[in-house]
Amino acid sequence: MVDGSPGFDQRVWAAVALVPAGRLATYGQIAELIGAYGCARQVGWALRRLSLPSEVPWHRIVNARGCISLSLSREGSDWMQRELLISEGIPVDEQGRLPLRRYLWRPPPLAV
DNA sequence: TAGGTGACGGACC
DNA sequence: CGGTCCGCCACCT
Repeated sequence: MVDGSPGFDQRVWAAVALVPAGRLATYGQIAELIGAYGCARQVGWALRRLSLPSEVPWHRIVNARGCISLSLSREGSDWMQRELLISEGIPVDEQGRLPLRRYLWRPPPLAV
């Protein structure tokens, strides 16, 4: 269903684009926002498929644990994400952890 | 075709 | 706090 629906990636990117600067959203939030509750991993892949640089504010998406997902497979995009968030005023420590609850974005009740 | 992997999440310890 | 386990589902050997 997820993969079969036309432009799943496009929906993810559209939802991510709703997140204002200086705010954070989780993969799960984005998934739920596009009607794909429980498919947080697919959201991750959608962002991974994203070619950088991108107009999509992908860096504002973190996991529910409140930290940047550090992975070697990201080829440094994780550290890039850290820099981008700091530049938007969100403090991120060496372990990629950040005050999620403080900057968490409240998604609109009605969306897509 | 089968099995391992992962930019996740939640329950547990 | 942190670490582990399990469910999840598309992707890649």
